[in-house]
Amino acid sequence: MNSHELFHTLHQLSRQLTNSLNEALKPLGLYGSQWSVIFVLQTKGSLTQKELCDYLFVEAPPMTRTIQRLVKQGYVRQVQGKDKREKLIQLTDLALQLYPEWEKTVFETNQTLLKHLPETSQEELFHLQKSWLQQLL
Amino acid sequence: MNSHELFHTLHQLSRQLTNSLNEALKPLGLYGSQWSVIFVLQTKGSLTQKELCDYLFVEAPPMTRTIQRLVKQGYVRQVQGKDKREKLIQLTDLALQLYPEWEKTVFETNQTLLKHLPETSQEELFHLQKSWLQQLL
DNA sequence: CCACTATAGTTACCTAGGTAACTATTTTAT
DNA sequence: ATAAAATAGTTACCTAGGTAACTATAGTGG
Repeated sequence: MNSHELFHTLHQLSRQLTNSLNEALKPLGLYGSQWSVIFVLQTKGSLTQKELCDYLFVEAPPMTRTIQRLVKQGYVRQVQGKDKREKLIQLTDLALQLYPEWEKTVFETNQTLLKHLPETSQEELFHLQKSWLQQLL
Repeated sequence: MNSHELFHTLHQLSRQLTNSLNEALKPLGLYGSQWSVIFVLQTKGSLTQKELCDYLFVEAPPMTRTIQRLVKQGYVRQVQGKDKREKLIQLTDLALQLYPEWEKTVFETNQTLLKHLPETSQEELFHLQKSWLQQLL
């Protein structure tokens, strides 16, 4: 193996998975980046945009864009914090109501994508990726 | 582990690696997508745009864009094929002359990124990614 | 207190990659 | 032989994510 192949394969894999997720979310009117924000908000509760950026390792400008789309769709609210620079982002009742269906769709898509990868391989892959990523950050 | 984490980690990893590569290529005036095309052309020789797309699993429109930038920089030539719909893409002498430096930069960047990941882990990771990817395609 | 610096978020603009719609050729079927 | 279908590439436009430059607020040192 040479390093080119390793990087190339990882890149391909990431793209294929992203495309599959977006395809699955399309009928729900959501994009992958929106889902990632919704998922974090649902599991961690209200967060500021900065906290969302830090958690998802995304720069502020794309986060602004994603959140503005979510606001427009009525899935998220921006509330000014005590620190007036901050905006607290929280899911709306509409989003909480639709969440179970979204979660189900994403989960089933993930399961389909993982179908032919044995569970031990999934664990191994996750472990390797995570330790590599942590070394890079 | 849940599937969300696996997908999330892979996505992050892919982004970090892409960003590092782009940063390393910046002083050379190249982008990652351009490098991937140059690398394929150098190892496989002249290819049509379609063949490049198939090999890199990229759709035709982004390939057109990347190639047009490479043409503008003088690193690549488009030659009409016997089938007049096709365009054969080939590296110019300028590109062949600069290639060793580009290759060295990319290789060293890759090595730095892989520095703390043991070689057995690299092999394992590559194997897992490749078999998963092949199941998906 | 006030000037300076740091931080949160936005805007503008860049590359990467996707789909849809189009043009120009080539192949196929009648 | 020609009409219809398939294919290669381009154009326009979408999301994802990056940097640089900006605004507005919050802290800090003199």
